[in-house]
Amino acid sequence: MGGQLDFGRGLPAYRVVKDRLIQALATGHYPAGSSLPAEKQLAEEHGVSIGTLRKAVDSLVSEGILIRQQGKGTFVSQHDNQRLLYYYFHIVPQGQQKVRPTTKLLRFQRARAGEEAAERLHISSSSWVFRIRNLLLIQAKPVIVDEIVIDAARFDGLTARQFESRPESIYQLYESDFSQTVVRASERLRACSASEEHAKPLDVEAHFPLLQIRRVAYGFRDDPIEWRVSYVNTSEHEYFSELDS
Amino acid sequence: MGGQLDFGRGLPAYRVVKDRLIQALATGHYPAGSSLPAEKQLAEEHGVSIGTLRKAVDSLVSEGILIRQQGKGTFVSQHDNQRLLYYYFHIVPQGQQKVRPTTKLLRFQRARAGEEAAERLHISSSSWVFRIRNLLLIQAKPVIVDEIVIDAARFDGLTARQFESRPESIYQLYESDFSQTVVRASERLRACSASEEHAKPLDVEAHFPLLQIRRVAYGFRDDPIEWRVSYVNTSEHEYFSELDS
DNA sequence: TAGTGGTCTAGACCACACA
DNA sequence: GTGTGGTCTAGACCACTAC
Repeated sequence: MGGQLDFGRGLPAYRVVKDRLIQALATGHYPAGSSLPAEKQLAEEHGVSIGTLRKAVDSLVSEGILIRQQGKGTFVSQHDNQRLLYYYFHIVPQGQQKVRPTTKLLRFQRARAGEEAAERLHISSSSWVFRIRNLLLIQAKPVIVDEIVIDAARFDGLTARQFESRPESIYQLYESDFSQTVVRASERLRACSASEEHAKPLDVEAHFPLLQIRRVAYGFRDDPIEWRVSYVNTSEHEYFSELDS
Repeated sequence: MGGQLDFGRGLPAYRVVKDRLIQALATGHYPAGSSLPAEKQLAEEHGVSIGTLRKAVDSLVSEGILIRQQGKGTFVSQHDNQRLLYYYFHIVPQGQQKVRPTTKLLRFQRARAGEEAAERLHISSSSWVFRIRNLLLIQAKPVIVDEIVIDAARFDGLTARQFESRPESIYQLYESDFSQTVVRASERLRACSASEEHAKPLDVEAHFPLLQIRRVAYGFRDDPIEWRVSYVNTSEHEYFSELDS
């Protein structure tokens, strides 16, 4: 067939195929880490040519959702440490490369969302959430305090113990234990004065200038998964950002 | 022909074509704003099929170097205001969209590079540079002080008057008057205390927490074009960052 | 050797811009 | 209508992986 539109509302075929693949990913049809069928077979399944199928997969690969390995197959991207460190952790030692941080749980509580978190997470302000305070140390120095808020309904049954004994990273925990896969995030940064509450764990004086990062992390369907406010001591570390394209 | 390798050292054809296009762009063969030949013709010129040619162009489009317009042609990206605002200006009013800033030149001088600028710009520390201090106002409020350093050899003959009477943006000036096209940048952010020097133009008290942004801007060939340190009052504005892919 | 993704072709038709 | 980019096909062969 030539230019068939049996598909959707005028969408090109590769877009339709891409949306179907996202659908399959979001519903757990292809779990994180699993491999997709071969491209030839996928093309047949969706009734498109291999070139068109590849265009759909190309797009998901460029978004970091799928990973192709020549000779082996196409895999659903996992939140392995390398990947996480690369995409979602932008704090580096002054002029150096990235280093993996260690963490210490400072607080874990179940509470009402409140105004700001509710807005960010698209839930009502009276919804239950988990509020987690986490200290990150880089090369044994306290550098970041994270204030994390997640919807209790999405992370039903999460406990402090489970949180502390997570494999490595928090997003890995979200994925492996709750099927919540973070695929993108948006951050807003400001400079602020350290409050007593944050100065202490960071081992700085009150009113010391800190970098504040307010992040929303989103899933496959652009649904907000996590709201996080980080306070960073940037005296020996910095936030690194590439402005491409 | 099938899998011809008359091209380069084992590089795929679309990569070879892409490199040739970059070469042509860097040497001014296709000036900023001009249109490229039609894809069919380009494909013939480079001896590849239209699909392969498109793959090369796709890549340059995704990097923001070329812009396609269906029915009209493919154009060399200009540093028009929209584009600049979008890619290289990440300061937004609290929770709002981007707004175009106005500027005021505070200082313009010719000086020696010094250690840090020399390292960033890949020149010797005794090289001549222009040091420019620029104030940016958003909705009439002073928000950013930029300290800009550029290699005097690259921007031979630049004058304060020329700088002040630039079309709109600084990168547009670089491009139109000196054929220096910025295609990407990397930034490092920290929180700091306002010095007297920066507190005054920003209309804040000394030691007020400011966001410091240290940026290197690069050209087609990954050559550093500009070194810039910005100081931002983030009490009513913030730095916005998308973590995709 | 068999199976996977990576590259490439030589067309075709569609959607859009402009005269 | 002519010319442009946008999409799509139905194969082919190459490079890599694993057995």
